[in-house]
Amino acid sequence: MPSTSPSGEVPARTKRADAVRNQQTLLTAAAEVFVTSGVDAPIREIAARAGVGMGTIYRHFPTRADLVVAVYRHQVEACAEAGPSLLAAADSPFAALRQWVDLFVDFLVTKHGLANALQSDSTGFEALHSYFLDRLVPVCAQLLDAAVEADEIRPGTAAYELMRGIGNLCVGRDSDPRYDPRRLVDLLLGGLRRAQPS
Amino acid sequence: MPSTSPSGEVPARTKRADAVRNQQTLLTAAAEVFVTSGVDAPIREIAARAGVGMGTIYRHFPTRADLVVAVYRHQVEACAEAGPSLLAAADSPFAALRQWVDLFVDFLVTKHGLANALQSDSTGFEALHSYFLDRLVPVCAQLLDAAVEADEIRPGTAAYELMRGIGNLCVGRDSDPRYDPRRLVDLLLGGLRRAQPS
DNA sequence: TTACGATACGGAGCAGTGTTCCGCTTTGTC
DNA sequence: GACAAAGCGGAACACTGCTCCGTATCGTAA
Repeated sequence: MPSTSPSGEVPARTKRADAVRNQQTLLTAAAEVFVTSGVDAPIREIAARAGVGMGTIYRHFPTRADLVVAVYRHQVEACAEAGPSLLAAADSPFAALRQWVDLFVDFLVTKHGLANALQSDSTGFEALHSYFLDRLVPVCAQLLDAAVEADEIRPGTAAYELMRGIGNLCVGRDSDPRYDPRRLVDLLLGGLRRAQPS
Repeated sequence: MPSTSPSGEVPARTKRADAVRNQQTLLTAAAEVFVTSGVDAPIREIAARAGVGMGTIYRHFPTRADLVVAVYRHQVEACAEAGPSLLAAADSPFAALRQWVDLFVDFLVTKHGLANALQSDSTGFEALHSYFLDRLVPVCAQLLDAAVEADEIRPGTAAYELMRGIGNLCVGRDSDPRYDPRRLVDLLLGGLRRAQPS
């Protein structure tokens, strides 16, 4: 029986373990599906990927917007945490930056989908956007600084500017095989590199 | 038999009268439905409103984008032509302006839907947008000038600025009953009026 | 005016998707 | 171990986009 708090307020029931697990599974599954099929991917596809029933999705995320927002937060967090660990694990700071940007581009699919999913709630969107900036700009800056420090790239590029540039490259990626944002992002990153000594 | 042109090029078959009629009917019906149900309205609804079968819509406008673009052009033209005639028919230039803006707001539904319908073709969108500006800014300017001339409104408001302001008021009108753009547009128009002599 | 082929029309039917609902399973607690 | 509550899965329903083809209509040439 759930313990009643002394103040008499409604007891916060502990969530069942399987529910928590499923929620996590769904978040990562949805993120993957968003990348391959866009944020408008059929619910069935996400459910299948996560290995759960559709009812489960609707219980955790009643509307598509709920799901997209949850994935968004999840991704921001994952991206933020990935920065330092990539830096520690990769061969070089620039390699870490490259890998991080790859994650970031995946994440942008969700971010851009968010605008559509939240059409009728622009204030909520603003809040999520500034959360995104506060959390990720410092991480990106750290990666850039490290690469500069290691003399792999030229100094003088701000994290915000780079992220915004990448973000802009990734708009309008709607099933047009002639436009592959990732190629251009790679070019952009190449442009950062310090000119090789001849 | 269709006459063959002297140059031997493929003869331009004269379109059947009912086909032409249906195309016109469809354009006006679609415009009306777009206003009430948005540009994502079911094809069935548009077909029903126009009193034609769905096959007819798909023959004239194979994709939704085709239909939206056609309605868009049709609306720009109608809006442009409505300016002078409203000015001639209305009680006063300001009344004409008000009626014209009402048409314009209807039209904006299509215009904003266009951005979604043409996601993968931003150059095509640019072209349609400048066509829109070239055609309508002068009409709006004429209405404004006339109202200034009649001493109904204060001078100093540019047509482009007014139109853009109205356009911005009309974004995000997605089934949120708390936000009615038309109310705000009316307020804006009220703001133009010359202060009544006390 | 009539007859005939080309053109256009209507809408039934198929396929895919969102959403609900309820019988069954798992979990936590006593 | 037993029981109630919480959670799960997926069949079933509703709605939509889109195709296809039998039928109706139009324009033309005799």
